[in-house]
Amino acid sequence: MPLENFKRYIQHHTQLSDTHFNELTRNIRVEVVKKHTRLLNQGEVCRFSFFVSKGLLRLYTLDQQGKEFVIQFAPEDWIVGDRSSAYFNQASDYFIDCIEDSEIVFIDKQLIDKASDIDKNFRTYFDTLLHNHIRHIQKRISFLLCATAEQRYMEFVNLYPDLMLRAPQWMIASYLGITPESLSRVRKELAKKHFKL
Amino acid sequence: MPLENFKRYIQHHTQLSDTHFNELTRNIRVEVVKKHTRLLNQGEVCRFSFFVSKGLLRLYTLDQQGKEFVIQFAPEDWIVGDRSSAYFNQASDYFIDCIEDSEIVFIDKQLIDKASDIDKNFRTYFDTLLHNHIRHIQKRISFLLCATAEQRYMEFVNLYPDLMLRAPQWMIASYLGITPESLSRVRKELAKKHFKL
DNA sequence: CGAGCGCTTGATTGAGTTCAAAAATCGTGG
DNA sequence: CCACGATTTTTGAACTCAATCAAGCGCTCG
Repeated sequence: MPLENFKRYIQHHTQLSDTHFNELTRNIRVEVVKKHTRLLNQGEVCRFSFFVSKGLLRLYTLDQQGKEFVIQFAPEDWIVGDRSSAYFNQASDYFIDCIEDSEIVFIDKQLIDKASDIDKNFRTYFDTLLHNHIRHIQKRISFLLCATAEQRYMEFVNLYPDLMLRAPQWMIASYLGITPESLSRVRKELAKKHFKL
Repeated sequence: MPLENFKRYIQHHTQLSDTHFNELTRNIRVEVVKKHTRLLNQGEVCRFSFFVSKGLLRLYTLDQQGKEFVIQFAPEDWIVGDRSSAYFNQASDYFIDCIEDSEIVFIDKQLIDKASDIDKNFRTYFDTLLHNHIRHIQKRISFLLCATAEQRYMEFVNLYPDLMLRAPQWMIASYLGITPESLSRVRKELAKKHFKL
């Protein structure tokens, strides 16, 4: 059943009953998407938040030279989207792609409003998500400002323990703001250190 | 009159009448603070958003070595605070200091609630502020990931046109994630270029 | 008026980049 | 299921941007 994970997730964070959940998601859009599928294009308005019930997404942007910069990864149970674009109804700066074959639940404003009417914890929870997101990206700014490549990598492993195995290294390098070559070397150095201990 | 700027600002963004504004701010906390005053300490819960009606604030953090990293500046008509700390009632990672003698209006949750009851545009406006903030810090991440010292400096000048003259250079360097020496050199290079044109 | 802070400048160092090429891994069609 | 081409990762060498260290200048404010 496609909504199993989404239901578990929602009921874990709100008090939505089975009945209400079923009613709410009767016409919800769920898609099984192949690797490399694009869910959001730069220049489009981002009308959805994407709940990842299976798989792995990335949110990234391009600079003037066409180089990719990964802003965020979203594995299972993460919700990703461009809230500013949605809120202001403006073109997004970002792309969202599938890194693995994934199963995605599309959450739009309407759904959140409907859900919030049923259970006001729902609105609260989405607010919490928003504030978590802010905390997270602020932390990221501090890290980009003050941490070395090695420190950033260790923080990354801490945040996304299994992603090192699921995402290609060049994407992770991009997230960390270093080249794939540098990441490769950082990993080599760390392996050396750990071997010695 | 101490609330003049705050009133102008609020009425520019909401439909609050004079009467309502006066009622709302009858007991509001406004402080005239000297340069170097600290408005928020790392480890404290941030209970206020600070509206700068005059002066200049900075929000910054320290790394393990005690080095400062400026996350944000707030000149006149900006509102600054640590929303995550306020929202989650958690210790803040940040300090907020006055860079100049300033006049600060203290905005707490209660005030926003009261104001939102009077005029629901108020809540909307604070939501807009929040989303603007998110957009801004996401943009900042992109920039830290992909721009050189020179590009970052030019972006900074664009965002805060007059701050180059008001804030010490070493703080701006900290905001840009470079050393004061590097900033000095970047500026020299840029001056050279402009002179040649 | 002097001590200290902030800015500049120079010399040196170093972390990370770039370029190049080899090695490993992945994925797709036969 | 294998093989071949493409992509990804690793490694090496040279290079670059910005950091660090150090010295000197100028301003301000106590």
